[in-house]
Amino acid sequence: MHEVAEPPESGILAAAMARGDLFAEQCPSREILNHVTSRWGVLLLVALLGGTHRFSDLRRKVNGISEKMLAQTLQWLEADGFVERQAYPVIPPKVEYRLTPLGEEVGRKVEALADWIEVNLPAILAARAGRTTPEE
Amino acid sequence: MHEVAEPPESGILAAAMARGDLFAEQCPSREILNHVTSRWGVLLLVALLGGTHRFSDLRRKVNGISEKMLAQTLQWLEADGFVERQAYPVIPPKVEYRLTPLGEEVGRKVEALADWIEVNLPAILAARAGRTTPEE
DNA sequence: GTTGTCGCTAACCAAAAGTAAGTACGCACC
DNA sequence: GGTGCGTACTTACTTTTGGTTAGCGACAAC
Repeated sequence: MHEVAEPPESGILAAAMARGDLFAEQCPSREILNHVTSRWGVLLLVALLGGTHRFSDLRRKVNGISEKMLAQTLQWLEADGFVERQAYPVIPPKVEYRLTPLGEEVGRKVEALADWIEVNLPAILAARAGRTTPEE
Repeated sequence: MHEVAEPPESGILAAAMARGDLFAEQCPSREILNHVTSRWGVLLLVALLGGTHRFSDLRRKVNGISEKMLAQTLQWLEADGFVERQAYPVIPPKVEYRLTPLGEEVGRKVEALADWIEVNLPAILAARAGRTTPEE
């Protein structure tokens, strides 16, 4: 497997390697979480659960995303091993994105959360309406 | 209530009331999602699954959060009906935060995602290492 | 008095996201 | 043969947001 430097004085990093700890400030799991739960990351993962999509398909499906953020978020997810990119060297460019097995797993977790919010929106809006709303 | 027609462009708000649609740009569910999946929102929800906490308890538990972001994120979650705030008029101020039933539900969804990431961190880091930085 | 605790807030600043344009290439049209 | 379109981006620039730091008010301990 892979060797990782282990500080002798503590096992924090080693523990982080064995299993992430989101409450630890240094743990790389925080970065992964930020990618996955980023504004567009969630929506892209859910969209890609529906199967392979082209760049412009995703752009149309995920309403309101800019091309810049679409490209960037896809690159994050690709780097984390959640998304696979396949480019065809044709002349109107064609690139396909699909979830890896790992990506499908997070995708389902994220979808569960997204679904819950969609279903419970009325209850949430009701709770909101019932109090003073300090919004930002 | 009344049934909504299939074309998304005609009944966006009505559909959002019946059940949120995260792919719709205007849908308020997006805002909720952003609060819940915000950098600190996730960690606070998971932390509060462990029971009632005081402000400073949360500050200590969620490593790295600033007081401003702690207060702000708690206000978001409170406004969305996920967190309940109870202030005691004593003189070293004392404020307790706990999850509402609604908050406990999202909390569990979020926890499932967080757990998955913590458990699968090694696999993710391996996938990352495999494409970005080759090892020695 | 001076310091420390606690839950916040206002002022300020850096990072993220949005906007708009540019790039490369071929194709259809006029 | 120039104009414009469509694709998948990138780059430069602006705006929005997130985040850090400092401080407040009231009291308790030193």
